[in-house]
Amino acid sequence: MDSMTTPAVQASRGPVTRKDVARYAGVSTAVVSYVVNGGPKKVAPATEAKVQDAIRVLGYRPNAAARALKLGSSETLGLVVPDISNPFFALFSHAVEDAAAALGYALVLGNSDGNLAKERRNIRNLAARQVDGVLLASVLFEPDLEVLETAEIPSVLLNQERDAPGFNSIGVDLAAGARIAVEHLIGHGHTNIGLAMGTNVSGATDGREVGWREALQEAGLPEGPIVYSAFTRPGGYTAGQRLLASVNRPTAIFATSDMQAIGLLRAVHEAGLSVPGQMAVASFDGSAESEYSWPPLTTVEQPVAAMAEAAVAALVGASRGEKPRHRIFPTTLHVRQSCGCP
Amino acid sequence: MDSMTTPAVQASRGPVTRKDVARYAGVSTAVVSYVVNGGPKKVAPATEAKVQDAIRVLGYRPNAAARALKLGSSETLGLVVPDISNPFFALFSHAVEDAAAALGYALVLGNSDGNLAKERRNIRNLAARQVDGVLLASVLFEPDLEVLETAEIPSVLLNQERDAPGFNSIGVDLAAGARIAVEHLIGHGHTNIGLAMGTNVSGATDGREVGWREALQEAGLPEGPIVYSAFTRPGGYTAGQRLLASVNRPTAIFATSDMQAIGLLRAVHEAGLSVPGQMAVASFDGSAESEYSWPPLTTVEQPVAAMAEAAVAALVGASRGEKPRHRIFPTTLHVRQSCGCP
DNA sequence: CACCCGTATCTACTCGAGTCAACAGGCCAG
DNA sequence: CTGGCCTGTTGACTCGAGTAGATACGGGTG
Repeated sequence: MDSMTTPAVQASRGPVTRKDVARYAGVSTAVVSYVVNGGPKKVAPATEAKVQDAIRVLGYRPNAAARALKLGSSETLGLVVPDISNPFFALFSHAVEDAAAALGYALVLGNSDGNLAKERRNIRNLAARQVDGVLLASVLFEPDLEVLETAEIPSVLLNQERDAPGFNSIGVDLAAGARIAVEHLIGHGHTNIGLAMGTNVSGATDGREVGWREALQEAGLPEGPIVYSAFTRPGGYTAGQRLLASVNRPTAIFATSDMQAIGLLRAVHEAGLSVPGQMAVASFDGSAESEYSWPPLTTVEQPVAAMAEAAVAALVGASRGEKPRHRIFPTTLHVRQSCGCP
Repeated sequence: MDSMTTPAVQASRGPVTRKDVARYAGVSTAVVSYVVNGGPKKVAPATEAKVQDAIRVLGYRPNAAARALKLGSSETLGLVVPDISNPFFALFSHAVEDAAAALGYALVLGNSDGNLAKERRNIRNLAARQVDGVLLASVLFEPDLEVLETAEIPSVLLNQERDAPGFNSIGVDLAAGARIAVEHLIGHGHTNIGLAMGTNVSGATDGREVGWREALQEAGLPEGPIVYSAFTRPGGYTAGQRLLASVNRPTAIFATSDMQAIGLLRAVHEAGLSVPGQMAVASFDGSAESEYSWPPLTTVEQPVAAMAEAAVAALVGASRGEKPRHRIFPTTLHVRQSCGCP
């Protein structure tokens, strides 16, 4: 009875190739190609029907490797991130996968684990696999472009503020984003605002630190205490402890990532202080986690989906000969309760 | 000066092929292959040196598509998850990527977004790309195996309790895990323990519900209220609101995922109740997020890394003809503060 | 000196799909 | 009735790498 509903599957041996379809449909292999790809030559409707039928009955699926070999494109993009289990990169990866899938591209993922050697290895690996482009969220503020250059693959640098000539890059305006967050905190009447700054392998100064400083200067306020630590929950936790212990304890803190803020909240809670009453907090990223912390975090949201789309578009464009460009996206302040708003 | 440190790159046109290397080294293309792959025939040391030199100078990188076509294997694994931005799957993906990379495999990622059609499309896509195996975390408790079967690819079903004959599967003992968590809650003296149960596309009963019920029965306690909602933060949030509003409000709740628990915590905080004082909470997964919620969550930890390794090993084994098997991993209770422990 | 054998290398075919030049057949104009 | 043209179809070559089978070479033995 089952055999009546499902077409007889040619279980025989090995995968079905174009040749099998051609034989079954009584046509040449070229026609099968024309039908599958809708060109470049036209096929008579009756013939097309026969071929479609054969494809369905035999369960034919074109071999992507052969296709990639002939066309010189694997319809695949590579994404290298420091750590996919970081919610921000997870969100970003999802957006990239969506954007890539919409254009028929698959996504190969690589984690560099904050390790430069691993980042390089990943890139080389992707290059050997003939990916059509790679999206790189480097562990460095300023990535070493040499590997990318020698690999001769279209690429997009993510989260880069600096313009790297000859490369596509996508980033957000970190300084402006930090500024609106700090200004919002100032608007709540805070005069001593600390900074929990994330650190990176390279020593370059991050735009968020600049934005924090600018906002304070413009308001004529003194700089609050700064603590440098990792862009992680534990990093934020220790940063929080140190900030709370500092001689002039701030009444508000700007954290440079949501994860840091989450860790920071824990430190504040453990110290028995109320948020935002005794300690206001604002952070950066706009991840889903920030909405469900307690209290919910006021955070600077990055337009992740738009950035992912732009990154994929740049890659696809590059394979068509478009020239690289540098795009900076604006951020928006997402006001919740950790800052003091009701 | 730069040209002194880096070898003269044959920038000419197009990528370098085996033929170019052969010509440059003055040997045949076969020898180049033998050198690159270390076999299947031996090459004289002097010749090998010449070839290695040519490879370095020309920057030769074997074309993975051609290799995949000839060998029928792309050294690539596919991973299909409902949503990579779910911290649990993000963590899992990272572990899978690590395990795959260690064996020289690349990982292609696909999100199904809780959508069965998209899940199928992803699988078909991976099949066409000649991946050597796919890891599937289905949106269904009981996945439809048909797509996998017709695709004829080694596969591993993730998070499956049920044994699907002819398929590899990897899961945790959901019932046992839930039971230890609920037993722990009972140990704190709770007699009315609610359940925030996650739902799935299929209607099958989840082991966690079974475990919760078993623990209560064994202790001679009545069943607390159950609320069904999505396995997400918003899902946990609404579940929390409904549980708090139920006629016999529980004094403790077991949530079937960390994300639900996070949402639930928010609902409890908003209601002005203290955790664990007025409402104790325990959950399932053991994600990093659970450690930094307020209060930190007592949660049932899944051995993610071990499961990922086993899954990848099963796939690689399958391509060597090993027969499929079903593995269930044990969970461990990670005690923190949300249950009432100090 | 002819013969055999082992080693090193090369030639040529293969994988599956894309596509172009060549070709068959039908139709209409002259 | 023939020539030309348009439509549909086909055979054959190509992409780059793996490798079996053929071949060249050198050294030792009878």
